[in-house]
Amino acid sequence: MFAIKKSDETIVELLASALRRDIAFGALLPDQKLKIEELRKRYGGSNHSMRETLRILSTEGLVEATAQRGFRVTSATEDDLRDILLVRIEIERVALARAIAAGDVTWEGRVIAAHHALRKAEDAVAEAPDDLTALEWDEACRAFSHALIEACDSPRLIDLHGKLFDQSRRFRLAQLRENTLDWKARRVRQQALVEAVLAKDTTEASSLLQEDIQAELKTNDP
Amino acid sequence: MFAIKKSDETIVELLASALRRDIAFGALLPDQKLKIEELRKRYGGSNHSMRETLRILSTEGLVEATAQRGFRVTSATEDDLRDILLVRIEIERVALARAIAAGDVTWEGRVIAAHHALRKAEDAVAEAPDDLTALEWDEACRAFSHALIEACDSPRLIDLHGKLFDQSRRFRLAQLRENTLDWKARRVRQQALVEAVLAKDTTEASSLLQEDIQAELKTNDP
DNA sequence: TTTTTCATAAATATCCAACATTTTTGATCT
DNA sequence: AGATCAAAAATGTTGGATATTTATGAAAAA
Repeated sequence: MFAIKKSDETIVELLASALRRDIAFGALLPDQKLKIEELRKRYGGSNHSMRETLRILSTEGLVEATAQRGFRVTSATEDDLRDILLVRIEIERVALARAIAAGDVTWEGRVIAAHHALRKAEDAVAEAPDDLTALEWDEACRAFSHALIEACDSPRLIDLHGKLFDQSRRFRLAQLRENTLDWKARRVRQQALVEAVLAKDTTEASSLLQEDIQAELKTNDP
Repeated sequence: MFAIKKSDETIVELLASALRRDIAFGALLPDQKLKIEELRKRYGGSNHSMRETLRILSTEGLVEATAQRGFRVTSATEDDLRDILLVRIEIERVALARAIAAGDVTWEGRVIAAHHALRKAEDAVAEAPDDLTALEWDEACRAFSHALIEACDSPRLIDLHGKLFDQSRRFRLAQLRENTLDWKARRVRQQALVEAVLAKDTTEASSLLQEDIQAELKTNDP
């Protein structure tokens, strides 16, 4: 419409990014009806581009499509989070085990680098949790998590990991806003995880990984 | 256009079914370029409907989309099959373990029923492997596999299972055409699997399940 | 002959405007 | 209050048109 199309990104991809962001931050709420016309007014694009965008987001599990009844933001109950994390744990455990078995020294380097970046990002967000730093923090989490498993030699495991991670983003950012994260514990855990990975201690790494993922659930402690 | 729209299926869904079928049977070959215009001539629908259909199929992993370069049928090398089966094994094992733990007697009933239907379907296809029976056989496999895990109480595991199963369909049907299936072994294995499930013997069931999935790989024995 | 360059053709991505169909809404009647 | 049904809204679909990008193939250069 009026936005300058830089690089080779397609309109639909731009729309998808915008919607993803707004879903992650809760500007578009869970279960909210997504009417094509309204979205067009807000984000631009033609009706088809918008429909296609919504199809893509439904691929990613952020939006749900019902025949003849349009689209809505995927609901986000605690059960949903539990389910996502359950699958994440299984996928990431398998992938991590394979990565440890197959990964070479350059992979180890990428893990260390991602861990380093994550620590910086956690420091930054713990101090000033504005939206931008929050996004950068989440991106660092994603990069670290991705680095851990990227040597697993299974495109589908990697792809799944990414999708599941993105699905849990909303919850993670909410947790950040509510300030229920234990930064100290995270740091210790992640440090131990990296050490276990470098020591090729699969069982230890696996259980630390599970702990780290499970920690995303403890939003309300009694 | 001229096709009668029965029930509440949407055009895009009809197109998607047709394309799914043709991909499964190899009428649309792996890596084949999918040009919108050509597809429209063959299947009908407008350019937008066709694009949306292709987006949906790319959701399901049957088609791949590349920005500015359109769509093509997902490639189907032996590595792809291996990768799909690897993930299937992990997902189904977890789901089956959970189903055994959580399933009640009505679930057991559904497993037995699905197993019974599968046996019939295997008999039928072993005798007369035409396209229709082949599809019915595959559908019975899917129903059986689905029944085994449906009590796992995780919508995402169930959803993933379905997608992965559909992705491996092409390979399964090819295996059927090439007649490299060991019907006897399948029957014994499936029988044992059901018995293990009913006996709530998770480890035994798990390893039989793995075997059964792995068997989809043995296309060319040396 | 091989490679490069460039115009041309093909295909993708997008938009607008309209129409058919389905779902939702709201007013009316019992 | 509950059922009925017409009007309004939203979805799904289409045709045609137009940028923009990618692929193609022929002429020019090395």
